[in-house]
Amino acid sequence: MEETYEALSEISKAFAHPTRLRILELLSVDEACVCHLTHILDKRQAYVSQQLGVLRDAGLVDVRRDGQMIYYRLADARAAGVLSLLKDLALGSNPKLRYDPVPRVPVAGCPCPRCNEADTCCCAS
Amino acid sequence: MEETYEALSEISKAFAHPTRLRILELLSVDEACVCHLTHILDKRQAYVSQQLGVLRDAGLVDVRRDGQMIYYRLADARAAGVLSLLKDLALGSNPKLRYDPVPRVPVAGCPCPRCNEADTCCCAS
DNA sequence: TGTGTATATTCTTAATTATGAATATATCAG
DNA sequence: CTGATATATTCATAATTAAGAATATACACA
Repeated sequence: MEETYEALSEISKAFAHPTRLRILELLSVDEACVCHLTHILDKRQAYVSQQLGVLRDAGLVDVRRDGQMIYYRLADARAAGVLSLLKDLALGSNPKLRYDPVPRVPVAGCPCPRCNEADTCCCAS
Repeated sequence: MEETYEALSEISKAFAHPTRLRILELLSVDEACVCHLTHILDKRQAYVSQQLGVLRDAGLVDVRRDGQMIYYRLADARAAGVLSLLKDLALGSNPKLRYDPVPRVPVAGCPCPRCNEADTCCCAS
C-alpha cells in the first residue's frame, strides 16, 4: 500500500524539472528528434539526452529510430493532460505566468528532415 | 520563458514524494487535521508537519485553525485531478498497481473531533 | 572500411532533498 | 500562570539529483 505510492512518485519526479517539462510540452504537440529538441531548448545535446533518459526510464516517452535520427514521443497522451493541469495550478497561484502554445516550426540549423524537407515539414500544408 | 517552467517544476516537485502524494490523496476526500493524517500515515508528527510544509510552500494546500487542531485542505481541486491522472499514468505502465479509494473514517487513537464526536464524524449520517 | 553525424552513457562534483532528533510555539484546561 | 496537547521549526547528516566534461555507440554514406 506504500510501494504503489513509490511508483507514483517516480513518475511525478520525472515531471519535476523545468527542462523535462519543456520537453514534454514540445512532445505533446508532436514527436521530435533529439536534434530538434536540442535546438529549440538551446542546450547541449548530451544534456538533452540525459533528460530524455529520465523521461524514458519513467515510461513517459517512447522512442523510435529512423535512420540517424531518433524520434521521441509521449508514451501516453495523459502525460499531456498532467502537464496541462499543472499549468492550470501554476496559473492559479500566479496569474502573471504565461504558458503560450508551442508551435511545431522548422528550426534553423536543425538537421532533421522535418526542419528541411518541405513535404514533411509541419509548415508545408 | 524559462522561469515560468521553474514555477511549474516547483509545483511538480511537491507532488514528487510518496508521503506527500498520500497526503494529497487523503485531502482530496476531505480536509483533515494533522493528527488525523499522522495516525493514518503512521508517521511521526514532526515528519508529517514537514511534508505539509512543503505542500503549503507550493501553494497546494490551505490551512485553517480550529482550537488546538489545524486543518489542511486542498487549495485547488485541480490538484486532485493531477493526482488522478498520475494514477492513470502509473496504471498504464504497471496494471498490477492498485489505487483504491480512501474512505474518510474515524481513526482509533486520533484525538480530533471528527474521530470522536458522533455529530461531526463522517460516519454519522 | 573509414569518416562524419546523431545520440547515449559514464564519471565527477555541486546542489538539493530527505529525514531523524531535538526543540519551539500556540492553544486549551484548570 | 501552569501543565498538557497539537503543531511547527531548526539543525545536522544521509541520500538523491543536477549538470558539465569526456567519451562511447550507432548509423549513413562514400
